[in-house]
Amino acid sequence: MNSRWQANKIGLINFWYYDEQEFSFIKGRMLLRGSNGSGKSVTMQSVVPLLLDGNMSPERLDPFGSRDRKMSSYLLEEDDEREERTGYLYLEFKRQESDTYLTVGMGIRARKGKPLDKWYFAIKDGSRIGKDFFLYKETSEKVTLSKRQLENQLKTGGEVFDRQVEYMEFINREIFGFETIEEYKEMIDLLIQLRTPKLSKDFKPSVINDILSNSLQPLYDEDLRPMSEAIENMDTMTSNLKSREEGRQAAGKIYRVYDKYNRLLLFEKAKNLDEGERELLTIKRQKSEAYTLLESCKEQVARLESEQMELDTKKKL
DNA sequence: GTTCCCTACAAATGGACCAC
DNA sequence: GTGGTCCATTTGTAGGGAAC
Repeated sequence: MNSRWQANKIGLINFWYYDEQEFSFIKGRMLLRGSNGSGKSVTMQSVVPLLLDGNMSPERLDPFGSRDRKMSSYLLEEDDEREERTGYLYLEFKRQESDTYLTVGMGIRARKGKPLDKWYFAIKDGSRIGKDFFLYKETSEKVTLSKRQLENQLKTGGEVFDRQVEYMEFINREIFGFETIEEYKEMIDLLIQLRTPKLSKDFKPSVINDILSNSLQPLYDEDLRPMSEAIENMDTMTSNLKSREEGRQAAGKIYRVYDKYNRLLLFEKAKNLDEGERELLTIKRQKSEAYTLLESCKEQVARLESEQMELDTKKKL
């Protein structure tokens, strides 16, 4: 059985202030340290959810949930001299107990005055970005791959998605395995809620209630029915168990009385048996003595008959 | 506090255009 | 003719503000 996937590293190419940067996870975890405003939240808290579902909505990109900053502004600033810029974000997963890798990510092309162009990809053959797969061509300078170049580069070793929903479904299917895409979205929403900076500032039960209400799946009657039926079954089982316990205790009392009675009967029968055996021994002994006496009498009778015959013979003479 | 409306943006779709 | 690119339009979503 395959072990679980863990985030192994995250990469940014030509994105925001980064030309090419990788951040490694250790056993699926990463610690970022830096002063306020140094970009920790933007780098990780915004990029990680983005890579999990590909949703580039401005409120999703801002750790504070505002819509002040669009995805395009992470590639081209307002006063940027460049006319266009193509960047890549990727997230590499690794199985816990083997060197099996899966990388997902997205390419983003921003052009001045034009809508954002984006595409999504997955590397399924185990190739690793930065080791045996590269998202740029290196001539005199590093030039990031266009969508077409990426498709040609991936060939059969991966997949390129045009639609965000296809990318999200792929990650859910390959990495998380939620039964429905809605459940996967709810998990992402919960992640977004929990990533909120300074969450602990107003850490009140009402705030927690709001967060959970907004992020967790609502329960409908159909969801609750099996649970209520299970509770009813538990009540019935408890009642049955109680009555059976009472029956067991009553049977125990009867058993103890009968056991005492049976022991008494057994004692008397054993006593009778013992006396009978003694009497039998006495009778056997008396019988033996009688046989001995009988044999003695028979010998005496035989001897007297012999003497009588001798006397009868002498008398005739 | 709730509801409604407006605005902004992303996603999706389809048509026009162009190169091969 | 086919495939790729660009662009316009529609739809959906979420935030913000006004009215109640």
